[in-house]
Amino acid sequence: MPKRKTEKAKVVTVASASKRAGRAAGKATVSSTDSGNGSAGAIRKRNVARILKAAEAVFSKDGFAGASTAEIARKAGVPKANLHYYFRTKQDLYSAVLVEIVESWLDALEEIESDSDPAAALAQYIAKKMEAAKNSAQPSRLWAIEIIGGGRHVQPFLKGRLRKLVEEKGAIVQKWIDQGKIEDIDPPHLFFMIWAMTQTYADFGAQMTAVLGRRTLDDAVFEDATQTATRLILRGLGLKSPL
Amino acid sequence: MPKRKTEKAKVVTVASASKRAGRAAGKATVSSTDSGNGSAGAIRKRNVARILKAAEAVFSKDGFAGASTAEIARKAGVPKANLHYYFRTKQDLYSAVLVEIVESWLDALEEIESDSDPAAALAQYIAKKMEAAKNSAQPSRLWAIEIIGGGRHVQPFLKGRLRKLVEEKGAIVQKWIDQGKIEDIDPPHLFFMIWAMTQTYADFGAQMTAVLGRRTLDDAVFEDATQTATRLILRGLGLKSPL
DNA sequence: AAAAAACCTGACCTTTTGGTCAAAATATAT
DNA sequence: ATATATTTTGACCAAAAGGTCAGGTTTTTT
Repeated sequence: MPKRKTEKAKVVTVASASKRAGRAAGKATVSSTDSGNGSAGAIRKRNVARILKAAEAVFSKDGFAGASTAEIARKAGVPKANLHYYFRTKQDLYSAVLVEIVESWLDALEEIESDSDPAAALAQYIAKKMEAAKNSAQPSRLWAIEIIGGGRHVQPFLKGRLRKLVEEKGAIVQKWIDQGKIEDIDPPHLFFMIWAMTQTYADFGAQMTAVLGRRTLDDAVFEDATQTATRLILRGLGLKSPL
Repeated sequence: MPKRKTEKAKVVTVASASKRAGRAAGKATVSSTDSGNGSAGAIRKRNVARILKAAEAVFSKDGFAGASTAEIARKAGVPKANLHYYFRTKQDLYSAVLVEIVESWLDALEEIESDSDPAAALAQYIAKKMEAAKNSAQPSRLWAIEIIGGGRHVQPFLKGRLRKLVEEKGAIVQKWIDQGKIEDIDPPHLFFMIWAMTQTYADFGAQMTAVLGRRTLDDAVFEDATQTATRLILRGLGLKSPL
């Protein structure tokens, strides 16, 4: 690994990376339609997708340091050199994976929008997040590893879009409080708690299966989890649990 | 690294490792008092402690794969070869660190014992766990990384002592439910939620500081967190929050 | 059909890393 | 004091890892 003089890795953030892949820089946008399939850039799109998918899996296992480009390449079914053709460095690949996760991240929070009924909105949000924990356990774990490690690669996102979103949604919660619709609570902490209660079922699944004596966390467990979380939050806010 | 043929690491569990350090096996227990200081074995004890402390810090940063024995040795202030004198392999050292964490782990759960008042007991437990998240953030993060990675090294602990403990304490919670003292809830999930709500302040601290626009999570934040968690749980169970 | 662009890949290089070793230094027991 | 056990450490090794590169193949464009 030639370009690694000091310990300090140059920390490529999600903002700065993610373009400029391939020997030639980011392949000017496809002319005309660009429907995702078709002719130009099709090979690239397909291979990039395969590599990203493999990378997500491998990074999820042991984080950035634990993953090897060789293993990712093997899993993606391409020679290592080909992987490095699309993603110059391991860092670039890692950032690209995080970008994908981050994007899908925001949809969920966006959901709680509006001045709809607090109980319904919160229940909906919890259900969505729990669903994500079940169906996107791997990205969730990768995200967790990144944050536990300090979240260096996603710092701009955290301090930017996410923070702003939390402020927005927090304002809505505060309005509910002011209107006497829910009990008093610190809005950001409410979000932290909901995130924790849902993501724990992805991140700490291994601990739960062991404790519960199950081989996997099946749908029934997730239903119990959703119900438990919903009850605690809604009742905790002085609302009636819809059940 | 000579002894690494296949990818499959031999997974030394906490049960199997942790003794047999040093060139000569586990140094027969010190005769007489063994007060921790004194003459015989003093050097060993001191150095082992230093190395373990350094190892905990380094492993916490990037998990097993991300840590290097060289860095741990540097941080501990001993030559790398000396580290390998006390801990034959990186795995041994990792397991030893986990053992230490695991031991301190159980105390907290042990706390919720008894047929005392549910509200008081739970509030106490949450406070204790949150305190641990604040004061033992590093071990908490290391534990999280281990579990996210599948918890291979602590499998016996999870399926053994922890599972049994959860069963015991779960029975107490169930009794509370049966006696009509608290609302109906799935006991294991209640524990999962409490663990999640408290540990998230250690594991996801980086995300919170960014979102909150703070530089660190200070005492005030932890007070808010404790209050929020306590309220949600107690009210969620139909209890009066003690505030 | 020819030129240009994009893609593919085996071989290779350098740094890092976990681990070993043998000889020296220090501590402990007799 | 002498012998024995423990501790210390610089030098060294082989495997693995990230990354490069030149030359070949395929695809796209003109």
